[in-house]
Order: sequence, then C-alpha cells, then structure tokens
Amino acid sequence: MKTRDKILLSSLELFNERGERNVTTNHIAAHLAISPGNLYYHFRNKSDIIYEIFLEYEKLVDFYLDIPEDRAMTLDDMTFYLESVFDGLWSYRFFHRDLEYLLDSDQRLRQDYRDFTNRCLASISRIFEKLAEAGIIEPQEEDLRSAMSLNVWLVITNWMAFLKTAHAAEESACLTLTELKQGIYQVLTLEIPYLTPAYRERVMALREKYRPALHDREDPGAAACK
Amino acid sequence: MKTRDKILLSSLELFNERGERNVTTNHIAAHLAISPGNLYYHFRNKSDIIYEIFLEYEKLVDFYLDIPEDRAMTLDDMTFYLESVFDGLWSYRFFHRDLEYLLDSDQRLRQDYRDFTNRCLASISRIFEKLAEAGIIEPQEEDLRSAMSLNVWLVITNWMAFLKTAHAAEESACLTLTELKQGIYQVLTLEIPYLTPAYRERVMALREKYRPALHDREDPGAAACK
DNA sequence: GACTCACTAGAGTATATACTCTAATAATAC
DNA sequence: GTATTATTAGAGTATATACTCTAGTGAGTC
Repeated sequence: MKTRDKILLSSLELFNERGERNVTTNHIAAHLAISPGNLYYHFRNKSDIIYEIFLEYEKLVDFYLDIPEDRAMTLDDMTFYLESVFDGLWSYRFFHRDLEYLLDSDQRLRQDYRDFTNRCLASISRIFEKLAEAGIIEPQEEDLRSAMSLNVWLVITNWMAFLKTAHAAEESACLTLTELKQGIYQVLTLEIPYLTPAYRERVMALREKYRPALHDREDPGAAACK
Repeated sequence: MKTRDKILLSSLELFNERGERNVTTNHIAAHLAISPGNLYYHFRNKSDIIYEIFLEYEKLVDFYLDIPEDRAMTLDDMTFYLESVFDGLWSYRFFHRDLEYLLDSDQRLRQDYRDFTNRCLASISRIFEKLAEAGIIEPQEEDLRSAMSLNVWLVITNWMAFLKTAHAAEESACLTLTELKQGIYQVLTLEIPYLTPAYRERVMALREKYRPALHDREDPGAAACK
C-alpha cells in the first residue's frame, strides 16, 4: 500500500480512537513508523489529511443515499439506508465530534460540508416521499416533510455524541457498532405516528430489533464492555 | 466585581465567541488585563474554569426545568420551557460544541454531565406526561415517551451545531438568538402528531411563530447579518 | 554509468500553551 | 501599628505542535 494511503488510513484510525484534537501529525507519523518529513511530503498540512478523509466519507454516504427512481421503495430499502448511514457514521466517527472546529479551520471543508448536508437532507426528504408513495407512511406536505427530515438528520448525526456522553463513566472504547445502531430505534421512533395501518406492525417489529437493552437505560454504568 | 468572577465571565464570553479550543488561559488573562499568574491564583487550571462554568449552566437549566407539581401544565408553561432552554443553550453555547473533549479531560465533569443529562431527560418526559394530563397531547406509554424525550433532547442540544454548519459559508458571528430559537420550530414539529384536536390549532400557530424565514432555507448564503 | 524523480529520514525551528515561581502590594484582623 | 492573609504582576519554564530543511536512497530510463 502506498504511503499516502497508509497515512490516510492511520489518521482515520487514530482520529476515531482518540479524537482529532488529541492526534498530532507527529503521532500519525510515529504510528506508521515514518518520519514527520515524510508525512509532510505527502500532505501539505493536517487539514489536508482531514479534508481527504472527508471526501472519502462524503463519497461513501453519497453512494449509500443514492435513491433508485425506477422502482418503488420497500421496507428493506429503508432498513438498508438506516444501517448504511450508521455504518458510515461509525467508520468516520471522529468527524462529527470535532465538526465545528474542523469547519472553522478549513474553508473548502466548510463549503463542501454545507453542500453535503443539504444533499443528505434532500435524500432523507426524498426517502420520506417514496415511503409515502409505497404506502408505508402517510403522505405529508413538503413543509412538514422537510422539518421532519431535519429532525432525522439531527438525531442521526448526534446519536453517537449522545452515546459517548451517556456512557461517560466508562471507557470510550466501550462504544460498539451495535450500540450505535440503537440510533435506528430513535429514528424509527420519529416515524411511528406517520406509519400506515398496513405497515405499522411490521415497522414496529423492525424497531423492536434495535431497542436498547434495558440495563443500558436504567444503569448505564453497569453495562459490560465488549 | 471580584477577579474570580471576572475570570469566569470573560472565559465564558471568549469560549462562546471563539470556541474553547481557540481560547488559552493567556488569552483570558490578556482580555482581562491581568497576569497569567493572577488567573492561576484563582483557578488551578483551565479545566477548573470550565467546570465552574458548567456548574452555573447546570444550575440555570435545573432552575428552568423545575416542574411545578401542584398544578396542571399550560401551553404557556411549555413555551416558557422551550424559550428558557434555548436561552440557556445560547448563553453557554461553547459547552455543547466541545463537549466530548471536555468530558474526556475532566472526570468530575463527565460524571456530572451524565447526571445532568439524565435529569433533563426525566424533566422532558415529565413535561410530556403533564402535557398529556392537561389534554394538550395524547397520553403515551412510558416507553414511547422516553424515546420521544431523547429525540427532543438530541434536537435541542444539537440545533446550534447544525445552524453553525449550515451557515458555514458566512461569519459565525451571524448566529443570532432568533435563529437559534428556530430550534423551537423543530421541537414542536416532533409534537405535531401527538397533539389533541382541542389544542392542535393553538400549538400549530405557536410553532408558526418560530418558523425559519424562507430565505434561510433556500439560500442561506444570502441571509443578512445582524 | 549518469540521470531523474518519487519517496524518505531525521534533525531542527518558531511559536504556542498550560502552568509555576518569586516578589510585591493591598486588605483585614488584632 | 503590626501581623496575617488575600491578591496581583510579570518573568520564566517545560513541553508540545505544526511544519521545514537538508540530505539523502532506490528504482527505473536512456
């Protein structure tokens, strides 16, 4: 593997693990057993590394959220979207953590992220539209649909931050992909009132699969670590 | 005013304005025209300053979210809770921005914030319960109510971060309290499906007051700065 | 074998950051 | 007044951080 790619991979790994703020270019170089000079041969600065990682993330999510327009949407599609988005969120979880600082220090990223958000919101809204077309949820006016999409976005993008703070008593390493996906339970909660009678039971059953284990709620401190 | 209090006040101001990460203890001292030594006479370290600010924030929100148990809840109460919580969020807005890092570097804060979150979630859930008792929303099972409360919490605590990133093309100084309160529109969106017929119109009218101006959605870049 | 060029090592630098130390001054207690 | 305590200034320090500079190495080309 090329050094440049190794730098990106290691950076992502370290960022996710320790948070971007706690990872210096020297750490990255040391982790790869290369010299800082070598790192700076491949990237002008730390921001450039982060920007490239963002581009990967963006590409991944854009790929996941590509809505096929030639056929109706199914419940499986919806599940796939939710699962995929949370997968992506997990793989690039450092990103939303330090988002504001990152955007403050990189113009390009700021603009690109803004466009990215708008694309995601449009996709979520389109998904709602197609779910209505498929008779899974009741159709809603555009106004409400876009406000709902925004709420979905807020829940999705901040679910992990919530988990981290709720689990704050333990090691951060305790966070697992499974727990992260309990966010799906929260997203489906938003949909409940809009479900059609025909699909209500099926979606509720789906939601049940992601329900957080009881002890997570009543005594988060006692949760066992993986 | 005592130096100690001035330090807390200036710190909060600078943190809110530039983000905790971009504000050093030397900046704070310089801003107050006192020496760094003076600052460190009053506080052992930066974390201590942040912790004290958190205690103020916590006190404020706890005060706001004190639910009177001796009478029924009104729509005005609900409005008050929403307005107050967003006021608090605005006054201590640096806090949620760098939350994860802050919790990572301060044990006390981690534990206290966790308890704080749980208290807030309980309060939100209690508000829903009392809104149902007052006939404003339909009563819900506890399960659903707590999932809804969590969604409300996610929307509230992350509304500002969203605004910041959505407005990312402009100066961050553009963010106003008014815009922040459009978060109330989003929270009320969550309630819509649960409103009783008796109150539906009134709540929808209330929600309308917080609706974001059209241009904010369609062309955020063109929004005029205060 | 000379040359190029992508790549790498590693020492080095300017600056910043959190924090300390000493000495002095103002406020208060007795 | 004197002693004590609270407060402040300001120079200083150890460390970290992002990044630079110079001097290469090794693989391929002609």
